[in-house]
Amino acid sequence: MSLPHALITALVEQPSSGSDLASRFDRSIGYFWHATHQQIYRELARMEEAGWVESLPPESGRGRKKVYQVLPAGRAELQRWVAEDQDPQPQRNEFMVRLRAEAVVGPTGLADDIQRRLALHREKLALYQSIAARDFGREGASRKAQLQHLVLDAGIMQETLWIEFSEKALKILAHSDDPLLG
Amino acid sequence: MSLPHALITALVEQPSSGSDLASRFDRSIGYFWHATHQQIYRELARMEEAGWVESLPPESGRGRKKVYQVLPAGRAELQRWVAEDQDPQPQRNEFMVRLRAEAVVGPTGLADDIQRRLALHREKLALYQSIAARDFGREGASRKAQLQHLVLDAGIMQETLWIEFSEKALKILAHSDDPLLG
DNA sequence: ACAACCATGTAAGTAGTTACATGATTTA
DNA sequence: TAAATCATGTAACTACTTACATGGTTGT
Repeated sequence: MSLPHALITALVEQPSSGSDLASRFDRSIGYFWHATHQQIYRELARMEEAGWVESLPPESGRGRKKVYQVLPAGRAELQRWVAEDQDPQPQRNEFMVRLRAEAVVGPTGLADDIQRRLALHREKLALYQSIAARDFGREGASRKAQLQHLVLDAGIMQETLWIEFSEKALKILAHSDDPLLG
Repeated sequence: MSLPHALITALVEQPSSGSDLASRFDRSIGYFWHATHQQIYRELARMEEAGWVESLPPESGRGRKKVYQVLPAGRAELQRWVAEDQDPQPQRNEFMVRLRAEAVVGPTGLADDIQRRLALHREKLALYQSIAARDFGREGASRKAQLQHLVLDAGIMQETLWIEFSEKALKILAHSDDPLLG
């Protein structure tokens, strides 16, 4: 289970409140592990209960924000989890289910939606590339920076894949749905 | 939500029992939408309740297998769902969370586990490629066959991506964890 | 002071996972 | 006929989603 460990990681990098985490999640880690604010608040409460994190008393935050920081037990748990072997998890991809369904009950007007999705993937790719250029442009980075760059790179590779895949799909649809062609 | 639609798709292709579906899911559609047998039985019961599928009376199956087939309402629902626009869903990838965690609490001995995962990805790629060669070798296939091939192709592209990514990760770890180098 | 927004949270429901149960069929 | 396996299921739990609530802060 990844959410608590993703949160501890974010908190080790920078003690934060729930809402801070929610907005940081929509960048960085959130590219590979999305979470809503409700999940985040609940998980923070659980982890505080478990003694993995503590919230600084609100008076030190001088407002209503509750800033959490990682306790030794939380860091130890993160280290334990990181050292565990994991198998690659089965991927879930709703669009593949839809493609297979379309193959048996189609044709519907799939191409338009693929075009729309293609534009979204191109946007996301451009975003990732601009982040890479901004944050990881230089040479001789630290081990930590290299690994963080690697994760971003996975995002770039994924988006590139879906762009390539969408184009392949459009080509097939253009040919097979055109009454003049095969 | 994809599971019921994945099941209807499989049942349109071939009326089946729950256990048949479970084993077919571990091939084909299951590459992109995994489900346990418990989920499948529950979902079949729900869909029968909803009038989307019906089970042939067990005497016609002459055993304990309950064979389900799709009713018009089920096919209509599948067509409705297929025609809907979907945004690309946020990807969840536990390994990326782990990499980012390792960046802040590492180094641990990540490389061994990546090697192990790499071997699994190579196996899966070989499997997909053999299926592609067996089922989709010929030219001039139907629209349906082309789309089914496309889905398999997505699997091949994904596995290829993770192989490439794993190799990239190993290269970084080999350099940054070697005390003689950077 | 009133409206808009921000940060935190509760509640209810759905999807997915893990562990176990039961009877029927095949195999040793 | 006993053991192993198969097909179908139940139960309990965890993760995630969606809708709503509350009180504090900021802007006008």
